[in-house]
Amino acid sequence: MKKTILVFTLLIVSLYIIFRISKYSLILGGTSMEFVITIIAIVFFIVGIYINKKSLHKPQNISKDINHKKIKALEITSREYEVLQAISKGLSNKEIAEKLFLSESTIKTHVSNLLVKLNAKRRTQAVQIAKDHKIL
Amino acid sequence: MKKTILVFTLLIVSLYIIFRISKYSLILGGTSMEFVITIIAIVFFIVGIYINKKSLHKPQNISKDINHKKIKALEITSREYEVLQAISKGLSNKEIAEKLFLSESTIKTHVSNLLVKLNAKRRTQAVQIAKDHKIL
DNA sequence: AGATGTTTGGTACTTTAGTATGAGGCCGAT
DNA sequence: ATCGGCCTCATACTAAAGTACCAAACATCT
Repeated sequence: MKKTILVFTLLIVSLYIIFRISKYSLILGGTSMEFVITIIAIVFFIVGIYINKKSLHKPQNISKDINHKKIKALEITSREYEVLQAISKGLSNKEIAEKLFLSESTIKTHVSNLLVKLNAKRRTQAVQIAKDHKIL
Repeated sequence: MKKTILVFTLLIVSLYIIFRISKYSLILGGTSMEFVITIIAIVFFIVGIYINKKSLHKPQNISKDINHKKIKALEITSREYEVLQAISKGLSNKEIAEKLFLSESTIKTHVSNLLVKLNAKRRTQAVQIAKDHKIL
């Protein structure tokens, strides 16, 4: 947001500068009109591309923002979320247990709770639902 | 590619038109210089945004092209691929069987073959590996 | 201190998933 | 027509996954 304001401020300022330059060059006579126009065209062309790149990169980042709210809304605890991430990586309960230094029983408990909270019947479905909610 | 050429052609033509208009208005006297410059700025600003949007939309489509080659490289048959897609949607073997009008035994065979071809130990891992290969 | 919620773990059980093996039918290439 | 690859299905297993229920340890908030 702050960057957008900054960019537009620069745009206005540059417009003002161009006005001055163009008038100055006209008064001094002869400095080609085409040159000034071409410069303006190129500058704003580049600025247009730059602005657009920023706005189109956002969607990729937004997905990282949405999740936290949903996770809380679904009442998924931090430990459960860790397990969910491990599941999405294709790990078995035993592997998850080893990774988190827990017993397989604990993982099963977490998985069971996850399935209820995500309204899923299987871990594969849980992953799919989680991705739909953009929490993965 | 053809569109890009067309757009740039239009750009060059519009630049030429602007040259004419600016000179014409200056000869006729007084028509404000600032107005012409602002128009130029806006036009090229918009064109810049348009061009960039086209080029940034491509990456989303590329991912759809990669898969077919990989699927063949991994020797995954069409039926197996159907099963793989169903797995990624979180369906159980029984559900997949009903969806494809097959017996659960057949699905199990397909899944087993898939796991070997994808070098996975579990269906969840298969999904993950498949997405890494961008065949899902 | 007591209530609450998270994390951890266990037992016992049912249900899926996955493996191994065999086999019949189908289709395209040789 | 025979061969190979694919699809189909079955049986008999073993191994995971998942459910239900319980319970202790812990932190936090009141």
